[in-house]
Amino acid sequence: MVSNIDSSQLSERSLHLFKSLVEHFIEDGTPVGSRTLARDSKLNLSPATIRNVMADLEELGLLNSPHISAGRVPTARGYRLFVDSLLSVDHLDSAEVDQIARELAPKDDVPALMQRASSMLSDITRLAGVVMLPRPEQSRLRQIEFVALSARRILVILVVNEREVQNRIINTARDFSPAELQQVSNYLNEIFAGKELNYVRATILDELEKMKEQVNQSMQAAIEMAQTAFDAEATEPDDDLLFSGQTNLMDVAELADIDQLKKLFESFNQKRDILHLLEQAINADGIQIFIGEESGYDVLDNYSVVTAPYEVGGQMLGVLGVIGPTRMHYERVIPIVDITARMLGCALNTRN
Amino acid sequence: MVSNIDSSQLSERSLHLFKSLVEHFIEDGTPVGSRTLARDSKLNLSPATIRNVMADLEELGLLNSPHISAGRVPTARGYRLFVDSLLSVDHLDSAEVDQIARELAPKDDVPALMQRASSMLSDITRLAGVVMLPRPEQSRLRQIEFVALSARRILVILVVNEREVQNRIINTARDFSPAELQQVSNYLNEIFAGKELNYVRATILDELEKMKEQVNQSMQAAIEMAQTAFDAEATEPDDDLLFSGQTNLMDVAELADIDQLKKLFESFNQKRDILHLLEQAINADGIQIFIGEESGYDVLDNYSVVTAPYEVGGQMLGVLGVIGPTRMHYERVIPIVDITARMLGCALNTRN
DNA sequence: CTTTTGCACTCCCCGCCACGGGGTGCTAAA
DNA sequence: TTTAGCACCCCGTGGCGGGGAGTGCAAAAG
Repeated sequence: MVSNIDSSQLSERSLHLFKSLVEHFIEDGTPVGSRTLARDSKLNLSPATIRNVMADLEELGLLNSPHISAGRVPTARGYRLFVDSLLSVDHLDSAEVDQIARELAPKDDVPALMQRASSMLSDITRLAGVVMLPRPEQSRLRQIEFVALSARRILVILVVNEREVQNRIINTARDFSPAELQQVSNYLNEIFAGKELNYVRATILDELEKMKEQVNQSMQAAIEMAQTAFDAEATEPDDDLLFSGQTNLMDVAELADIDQLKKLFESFNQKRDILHLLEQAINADGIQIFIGEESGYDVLDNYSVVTAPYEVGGQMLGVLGVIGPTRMHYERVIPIVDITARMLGCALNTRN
Repeated sequence: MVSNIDSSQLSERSLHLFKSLVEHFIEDGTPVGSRTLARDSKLNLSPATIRNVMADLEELGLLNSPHISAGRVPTARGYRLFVDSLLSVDHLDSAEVDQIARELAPKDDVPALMQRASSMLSDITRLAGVVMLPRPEQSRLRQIEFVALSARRILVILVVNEREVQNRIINTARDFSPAELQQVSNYLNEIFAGKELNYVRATILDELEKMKEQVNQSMQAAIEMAQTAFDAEATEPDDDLLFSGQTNLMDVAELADIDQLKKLFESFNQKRDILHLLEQAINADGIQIFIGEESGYDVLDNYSVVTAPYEVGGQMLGVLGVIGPTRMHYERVIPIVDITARMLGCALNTRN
């Protein structure tokens, strides 16, 4: 990739003009020409001068013109420079902050909280919101319980991370009495409570081998059962992304080409690409922005993604963000995503 | 509403022409004129004759022309006549039936099965699929269990209808020991197991009053706790509709007006309207079709909904269906929806 | 050397018009 | 009752022309 432009490589004046051009374009969505720029930017320059500057900026790959004689439009690289060096971030008024805080009050279970975070992001930005659920690697098993549905069908309940509950139903090879189940769950809780799920999964195989002879029948059954339960879990790590507000993208005028939008929506459904993208952002400290083609996924060619990881106790749990047209109001979106991530972290932290 | 047209009110010939017109339009999506109809329908008639017939049909409200001199297009009423009296339903080849059967194999829990049903409907029809989850009124409580998360936070597990599990976390006013919880759940199971959820909900209030003095402290606590649990449930009857394949609707050409599509997608998100519509269909015996404006919801103006209730043991559980443009291939969609509903019923029936 | 002015040029967009195609309704003839 | 003929309609397309917004370049001005 060609190296990005550093703001120090450009004159004060060029930067100023570039900045107003981008701002103007974000507002209007129409290519902006030298005349309008001459009018709008407070510098008293003639259109001709501005034309020269714009020619330079185009040379550098920050702008281009859709047609030889239309105005200029920022390139992805241009936006990059803009958000990295030129952007002055809004600060949210306290009403908005309050709203976010209210929405993220830790009143119910984790998935619902996440869902609210996502729809709040989309409501407030009028773009699409996305939240990546806490990675299973960071999950600790808190408790495991078994409930007999019938003799050979057993409901396994995993309580993870204090607030999260997972169920699966397994069929066992032989009958278990309720007392036996109780015993098994006691045993498993004793060994595994507080451990990471991954560790648990990994350990179970070993345990199974090691203990095969030395423990009694029923403990062995416990291990086998746990194994089945966790196997079932591994095959179903599916809904770890929550989207909302996709329809907001439908009235972003310049993306009226329904085909591209369709591809985007489909990739929301697949989740794969977006998930990969968000994974790249989990270790960034704070806001990370993917602009247009930068992301490497061509469904996102005319879109930008603004992300921030959320954490509790210094531990990165996941990522959330907003997806919208490259031409979005970064100065507003960035602080919103930022503060949402922080507050989500807080909400996850307060466990009563 | 004006009474619908009965096929006996029209001559054989008119019906034949009308039928080919509708078929032609479903194929092409362009208004069809007398010439093409003269060519395509095997009757050896001149365009002029056909024009007369078409004028009659227009009079009856079965056709109309988008502009004074374009071809004719079926109205909602026209489609109604078409599907009610004229349509010859395809029968699916066995490969397709097999595919449906395979997808609906009862391998995991109810929500996942429903999800598969929905996406299968959309995949196979290339339209949007929707499945309404079993109505809570028809749900029977099978088992209720409590798991202590901490002294005052309790996980309530409701097992409903053999395969379905619901969790909620409640905060209690005082501490409960595990033994106490066990006792409580035993008590509740004894009273309520096998009863309808609605009945349970309704009874709990009464019980609470009646028993207030005569039973001991802990039983009273049981009732209180159950009440909290069911209250929490009542407030969250939210995701009882599963959509899929919405994006399929994005390449139905004539619905390219993104605005209408946006409204439709939004009503998928609200769920309210679609839910009401499906509720109307739950007591139909078999396929029910809502065509265009018939539905009464104007987001659905250019769409049709083909639904079928699914049942197990004569008991209607819910509804599933397909949403697409009025101009859809009913002859294919109808049998697909039909058989899917039947097989879903079977799948729900086989409980091991 | 930088900025501005002036000028020729380019391209898009819009309105206009003409026209061909696929329709229609009506009337008169078969 | 069906058909042929005719006048008419209206949409979509394509060509044309002018206006607008913008460009680049060269030469003049600061």
